[in-house]
Amino acid sequence: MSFTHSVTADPEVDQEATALIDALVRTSFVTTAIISKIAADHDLSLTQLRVLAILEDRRVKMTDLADYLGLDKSTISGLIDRAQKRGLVERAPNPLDGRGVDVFLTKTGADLAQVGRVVIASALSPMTGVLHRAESERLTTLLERMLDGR
Amino acid sequence: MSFTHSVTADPEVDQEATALIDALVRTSFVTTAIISKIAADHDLSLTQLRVLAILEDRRVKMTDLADYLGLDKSTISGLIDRAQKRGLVERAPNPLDGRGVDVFLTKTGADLAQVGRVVIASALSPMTGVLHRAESERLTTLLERMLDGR
DNA sequence: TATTGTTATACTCTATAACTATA
DNA sequence: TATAGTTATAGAGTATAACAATA
Repeated sequence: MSFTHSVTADPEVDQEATALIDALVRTSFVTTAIISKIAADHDLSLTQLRVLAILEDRRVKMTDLADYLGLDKSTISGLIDRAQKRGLVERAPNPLDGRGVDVFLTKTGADLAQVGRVVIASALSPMTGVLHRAESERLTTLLERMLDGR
Repeated sequence: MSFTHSVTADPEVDQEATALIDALVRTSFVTTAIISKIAADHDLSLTQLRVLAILEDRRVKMTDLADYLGLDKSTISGLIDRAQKRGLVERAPNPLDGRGVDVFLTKTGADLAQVGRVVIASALSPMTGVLHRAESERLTTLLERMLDGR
């Protein structure tokens, strides 16, 4: 199979596949840009904001965080160092594994996570608000089917 | 208006809005992760790959690149420095403005851009391929309406 | 005066490699 | 031996500020 030529015999199928991919990539860049902007407004990187979002409803080990974010554990150490220095998170020994270190939000971190979540929803609403209720539901369903089916 | 409370009186509308935002954010992170992985496989950052994609069908000024990517012009200087050192792009004086600098792909850069585009489509297909033809078309339409309507 | 681009600087993000401590 | 985490190191990405050249 070649990467530089069509994988199907039907040019119309290819055309629709390309259109979906373009829309998906555009959506991702626009959404990411909006979220990054909000993070920057609060002196956070996109990654730091994601850490807050992950920790908003759970206490996890450093390794779990690395898995969630797809980053190396050494990267997580630095990330958490900086967040901790800012008073957003705390470390504590994991009670079940003497090697493990748990991370969780401070009150300040939890507040910031909540603000972030609400502001993101608000910042995305000019985009999501374009759709009517039924369209919004259809879009949600399609995206969830695509994400969960892969 | 408060940011920490619902902006509507109808809790069902809020619930659907939240579901759409969650799906949108999840889609964006998954898509971005897939593209970043492909970039890394070719020793490129996500930003470098985006530069190649932008330049694939146009020659632009440094400032245009900054606008497209939403980055500072000084960031672009560094980005293009590194891409140029790798033989992916070239600089040339802009013929219409003595201050301007044009950027464009070399043959190597154009080849890499094309490979990137095809590999991305292939890497996203396990996700996009979950949907049937009609669903795929509906999703594309909804995303385009949302992006262009904002 | 305003715009275009570069450079110097500083900080964050990221991975690799080497290390310690625990399992 | 394998896993969890940290540290040192190096390079990329990013913005701010100061600058030179051109408009």
